[in-house]
Amino acid sequence: MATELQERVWKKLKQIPQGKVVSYAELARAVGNAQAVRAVASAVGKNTKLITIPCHRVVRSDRSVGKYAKGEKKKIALLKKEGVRITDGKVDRESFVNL
DNA sequence: GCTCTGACGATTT
DNA sequence: GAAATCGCCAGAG
Repeated sequence: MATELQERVWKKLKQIPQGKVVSYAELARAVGNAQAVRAVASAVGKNTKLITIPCHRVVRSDRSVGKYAKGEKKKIALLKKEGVRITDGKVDRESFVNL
């Protein structure tokens, strides 16, 4: 089972459309814990259901892709494959979605 | 119940 | 502009 944070975070992750990404800060705000960005990030990291939950669509607020269980490079490749425009490791602003 | 840690953020050096 | 520092909340030991 999962903690309350994880359930909330994962639920938001599922709302992210393909080809779009969201920053941890935005995600934290979406779950109602704008200041708990660390806790939210941890919750995302606890995610093991990489198939059920598109945790790779979460990036950092400075537009860097951030980390990934399979590796950052894999994350970038996956995002680009979904239609997210990434330039030099930075996600394009147009690829960000507002929750 | 206290302490440490973390897929981060903003600020300062 | 990049690297280091402090601060934030939640979960685990």
